[in-house]
Amino acid sequence: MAERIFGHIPNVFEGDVFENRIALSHSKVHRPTQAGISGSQKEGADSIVLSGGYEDDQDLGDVIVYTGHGGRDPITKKQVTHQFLSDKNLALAINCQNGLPVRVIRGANHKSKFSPEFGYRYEGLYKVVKYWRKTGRSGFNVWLFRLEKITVDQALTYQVSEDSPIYSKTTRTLTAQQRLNRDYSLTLKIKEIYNFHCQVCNTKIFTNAGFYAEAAHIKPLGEPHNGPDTLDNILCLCPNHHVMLDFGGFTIDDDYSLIGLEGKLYVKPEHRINSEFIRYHREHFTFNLPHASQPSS
DNA sequence: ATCGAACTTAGT
DNA sequence: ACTAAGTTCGAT
Repeated sequence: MAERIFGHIPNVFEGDVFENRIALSHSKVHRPTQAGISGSQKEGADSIVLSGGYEDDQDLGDVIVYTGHGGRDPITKKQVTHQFLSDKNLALAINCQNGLPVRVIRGANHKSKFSPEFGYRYEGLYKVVKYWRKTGRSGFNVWLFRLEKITVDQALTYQVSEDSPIYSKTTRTLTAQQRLNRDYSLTLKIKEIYNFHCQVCNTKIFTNAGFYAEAAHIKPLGEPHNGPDTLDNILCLCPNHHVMLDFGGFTIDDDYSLIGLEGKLYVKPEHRINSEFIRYHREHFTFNLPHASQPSS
């Protein structure tokens, strides 16, 4: 099975039109030949198609309210049972909780002023900002997903700093896409190692899309820190302790004792942390080393 | 490996 | 409008 690609497909640009679903599939922009959502509940959704047929859809251009799949009679196409937050719907929820972009394609059968005259047109990247359940026009439950277009400026942040202006747009798109996929696989890996438990407080957060945790870089990515995007620089944290780490609310000693918090960072044997990175954090993100950063209680 | 679901498509 | 053929993916 081919690897799922998040973000732009190299050599495919916004506005590109494909004759039919087979051509769209072969382009890798949206691989399924019929299904509206491409994705898995484990990895998330990489692309969706708007092609009419779901009566609760709303298309405002840069904002789309997209209906999840399921519950339709295969013959009449009418909603005949409830939809559930599972399968492809769960995939879109995963995008929302992890900030993954989804490619959007509008088909000619999708009746809105934004749909193409014919064929299927690639409309660029959107983020899933919210999802919820409601009683649809049919009277059955449907899941809805609010999508907001990722602007060009935002998309540029996917690109790596070593990218030079002399690189072609295609090269930069490729680099950005590869980076996105690599980042995401590391994110999945660190959460898998700790089974979504925070390494500081052991909290495991439960949501309607399963468990939630954050991958936190010890030495930050990007200029001027340029920490590496590797497992030995990443922790699995709850949102609170992620924020505290990023803003120096606590730091970590060489023996993993916490400074500024009680206790010790839990580190699994198979997870090697580079002590250079926690030293960097101690030296750059606390206001008074080594033990004066405790908040008063 | 197999199977079912899917915002298809062409043909009648 | 209806139907059957057909493809691909994702889960079992």
